[in-house]
Amino acid sequence: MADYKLKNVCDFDLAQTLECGQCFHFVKLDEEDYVLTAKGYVLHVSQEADTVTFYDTDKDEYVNVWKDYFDMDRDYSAIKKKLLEKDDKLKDAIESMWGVRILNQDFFETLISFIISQNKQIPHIKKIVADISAKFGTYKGTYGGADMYTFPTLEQLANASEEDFKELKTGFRAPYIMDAIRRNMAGQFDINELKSMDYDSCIKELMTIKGVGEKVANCVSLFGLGKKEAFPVDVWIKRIMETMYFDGVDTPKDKIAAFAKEQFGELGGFAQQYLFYYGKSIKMGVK
DNA sequence: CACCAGGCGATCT
DNA sequence: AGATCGCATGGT
Repeated sequence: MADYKLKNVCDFDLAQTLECGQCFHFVKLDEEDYVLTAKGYVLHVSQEADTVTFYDTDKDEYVNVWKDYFDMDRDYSAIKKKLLEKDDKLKDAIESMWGVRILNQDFFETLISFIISQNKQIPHIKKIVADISAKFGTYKGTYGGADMYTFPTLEQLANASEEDFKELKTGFRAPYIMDAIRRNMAGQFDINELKSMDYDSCIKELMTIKGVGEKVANCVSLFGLGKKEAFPVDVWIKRIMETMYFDGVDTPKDKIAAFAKEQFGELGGFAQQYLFYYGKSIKMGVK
């Protein structure tokens, strides 16, 4: 199959978009050159200036899968402009992380991945997601020495047990993962229904899953259900927001979330991701 | 050795 | 409501 080249791309940087912490299932082959899996597909993709190359990809696959995944139809210039008009404190974060787009990821993979993420560092999360995929998912090829497997479907996890996940080093999260799998298998979560639900109801619904609290529910809503007003408050965002908006004073997470809602409104998710990636890159607020 | 990691649930007051 | 702890595992 031929390669598909997307030209004149703006407000998009492949490395920033993948490395900003919103997704875990990819391997870096070289600078601006990655292989990733999502939605049951594998993709080798690279970028040079404003041209993005989707290897062995036809136009239909780009249009039907990757265009939405990379959120290419959204006007990020307008988003940045609105955010900066409202709050010029975001200037450094937006200028530094100008090429981040919020990926539209698969709900189930996002749910399991962020349940795993609690009290873990990103490299560990990536390893566990890759290991779960290697054990239960579908082999899609080897790229630069990395065997790539899709994240398992519910069907592929039909016989998975808590023991399996403990062997995969998920520790105390294993029962949480099982609860999420069982409840999805029981058909308790209709993705279209969750997507059409208002933000507050959606968070509340997700939090009925064991191991899903405010933070994980917000990540799943933002990255897996398209709710761009979600503003996940983790240890980094807490430090960053305290430094930028609370005079460095220790502030409860719910107060930070309430402030963010007031300040960024429906653009909360975009502000959060620029701030998270930028603040983390300069270790803002770390003693 | 201690302490922390894209937190959460249980158990206090 | 709000604060504190334990939790598996791996890294500094």
